[in-house]
Amino acid sequence: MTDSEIRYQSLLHKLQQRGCRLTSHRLALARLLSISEGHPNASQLYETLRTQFPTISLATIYKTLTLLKEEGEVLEIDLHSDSHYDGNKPYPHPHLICSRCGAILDGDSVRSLTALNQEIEQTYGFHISRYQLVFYGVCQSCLQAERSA
Amino acid sequence: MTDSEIRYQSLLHKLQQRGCRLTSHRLALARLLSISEGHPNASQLYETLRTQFPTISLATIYKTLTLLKEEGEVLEIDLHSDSHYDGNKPYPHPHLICSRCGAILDGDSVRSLTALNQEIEQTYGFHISRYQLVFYGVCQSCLQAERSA
DNA sequence: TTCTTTTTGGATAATCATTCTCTAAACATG
DNA sequence: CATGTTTAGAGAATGATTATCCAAAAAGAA
Repeated sequence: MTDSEIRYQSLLHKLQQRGCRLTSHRLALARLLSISEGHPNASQLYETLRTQFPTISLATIYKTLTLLKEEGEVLEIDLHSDSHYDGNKPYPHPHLICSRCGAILDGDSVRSLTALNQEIEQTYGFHISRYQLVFYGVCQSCLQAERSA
Repeated sequence: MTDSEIRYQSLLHKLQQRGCRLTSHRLALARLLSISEGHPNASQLYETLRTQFPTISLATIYKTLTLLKEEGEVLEIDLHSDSHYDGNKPYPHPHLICSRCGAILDGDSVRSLTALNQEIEQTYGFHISRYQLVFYGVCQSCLQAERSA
């Protein structure tokens, strides 16, 4: 079973557990989220699904995304009035946004994040429950393209 | 000269340098930003100023905030469709948001942040230009109030 | 199966923060 | 003082997101 297949089953399971109806629209959205490599926003998901399901509405996208968020199966990345969604890594992790190409890259696998969390908890007596870390700059491939140009 | 006085002069200087007119509305906003301990949003700034300047409009607040942002004198904290502004520490720094009392606390003075930035640059070959780090949880005073209750 | 009851999905309408536009006022210059 | 030019600011517009409400689907009774 592929990773995306595992994610898909996990999304379906949570929706089922919650007693939600598994309509074709919801199945298609869950599938799309689980295979998406990037971090689509609601409009992008809508436009993609609309080719196959012309009657689907944006509200359905938002409602299902909210359900999946509440179940902890989707992470919302809250950017300036344009939320993007991660259905593959639904836990908090840093994101790197390239100002050149617009890519949203995952920044998990940075070990020093643990130290930062600990220092904040100790220094400020603050109990962290979740976080959103966004770094803006230029990604590796854009830097390389620049150098070779 | 107090810290807030220094900040006020700095805001005025940048507006002047840019060739902006120093209207009473703008002066009042610059003053308010420089003395604000917390992190007000546009509406809060508007409501505060409206008592003294009944004719001021929200658009003026937004426009002047944009000017000051561009001059690097104000930092925008981009939360879920509700931006807050910091006129005292206009450089990127972590913020701690308390889910209980809603306070937005400054998380500057964490040393391990440098290590995190370096690790991201090295691990992903990503050139960071700015960042927004927001930690959600419970602040020290709310934790203490909870314990003593 | 068929009718009734109840819940849930989804299309449209509404909302709200933010931005755009356009008029009028302020400043500089002759 | 008059004239031209720039900019402030009020109200209209925008666009992402959310709320409402109708219809369709499931469940249960006969």
